[in-house]
Amino acid sequence: MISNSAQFELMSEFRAKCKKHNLKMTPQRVTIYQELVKAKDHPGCEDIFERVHKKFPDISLDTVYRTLSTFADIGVINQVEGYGEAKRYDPNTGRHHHLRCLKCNSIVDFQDTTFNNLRIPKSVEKSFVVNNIKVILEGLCKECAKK
Amino acid sequence: MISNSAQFELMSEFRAKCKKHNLKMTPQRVTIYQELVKAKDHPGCEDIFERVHKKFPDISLDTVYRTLSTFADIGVINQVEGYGEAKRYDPNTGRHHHLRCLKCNSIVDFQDTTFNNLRIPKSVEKSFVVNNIKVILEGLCKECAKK
DNA sequence: TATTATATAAGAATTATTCTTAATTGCAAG
DNA sequence: CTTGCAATTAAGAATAATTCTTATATAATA
Repeated sequence: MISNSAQFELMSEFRAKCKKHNLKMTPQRVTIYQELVKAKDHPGCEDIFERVHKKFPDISLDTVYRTLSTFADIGVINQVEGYGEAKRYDPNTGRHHHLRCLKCNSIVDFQDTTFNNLRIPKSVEKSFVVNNIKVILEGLCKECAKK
Repeated sequence: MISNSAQFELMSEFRAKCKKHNLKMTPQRVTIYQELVKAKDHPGCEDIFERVHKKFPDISLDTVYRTLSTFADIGVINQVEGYGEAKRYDPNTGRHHHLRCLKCNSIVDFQDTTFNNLRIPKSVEKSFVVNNIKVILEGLCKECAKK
C-alpha cells in the first residue's frame, strides 16, 4: 500500500521530471503513470492498455507503447527483463556474468569471483526456488561511451 | 579461441545431452549448435539463421527458432536477456532486485543489503561505463514450485 | 532393411511493436 | 482569456518477431 502523501509526492516528482524534459501533461500520460504506480506485477504495454482503457475508452494502444517508452527514457519508470527485443542465446553454460550496452545492445561476458559467490538471501529461500543468480551490469560499452 | 580438444569434448557433451532427452541427431541440430558455439556475440535466431544458411541453404527459419528453444530447454545453451517477450515496466525506480519465475514469468521485487552494495569490478571499469547493477534470481515461485 | 516416432520445410497465422498521417490539444505569449 | 503552434494523439497500416499447421522426410531402433 502506498500512503496518500507518498502518492502525492510521487505525482509531484512525475510532473517535475516531465516539465524538465518538456513533456506536456496530458490526461493520457497522467492516467498511464498512475496505473503503472498502482501495479505490483511489472506489467507490459498491453496490460496497462487494458487497465487504462476502462477509465479512458478512447486511448490507443500506440499511445501506451509510446508513453511508457518515453517515461523510461526520462527515468520516471524502468524497463525490466525482458526488454521486448528478439531472443538471444549463449553457448557458455558455465558461471559468468554480463555487461549489457544500453545503446548498441551488445552483451559481453565477464568473470568476477565476488559475483560468482553471492549467497541467496534467507528471506528469498522461503518463497522461491532459485536456479541461478544473474548479475547484469548495464551501461555503455567503450565505443558507445565515446558518444 | 577454443582448442580442438575442448571443442571435441563440447560436442560429446552435446550429443550425450541430446540422447538423454531423446533428441535425434539431425544435421540441422549439429550445424546450429556448432554455429552458436563459434559465436561470441550472444546472437539471436535471425543471426544464427543467416550464418547457418550459408552452409545449409535449405534450412528454415522456423527450425532455427525451434532448435534453439529446444537446446535451451535441455540446458545445452542458455537464453540471455532479453527473453523475446513483451516489454515490461516497473514504477519503482529505487534500488531493489528481482525474482523471476521461469514458469509463470512473474517478477517480484525483493530487498537485500549485500546486493545493494556490490562493487563494480576494477577490470570492468576500464572498458565499460556502468549505469546500474541488476541482480536477478531466476527459478520457480512458490506456486509454480508446487508443480 | 522396415518401422515409426520425431523432425523438417514452407508458408500461413499470430503477436508485439513501430510508423504514417491527419486531427487535436496543452500551454506559453500576448 | 484568447490565439498560435509545437507537441501529442487516435487510427490503422506496416513491420518485426515468433509460433502454428501440415505434408513430407529421416534418424534410430528392432
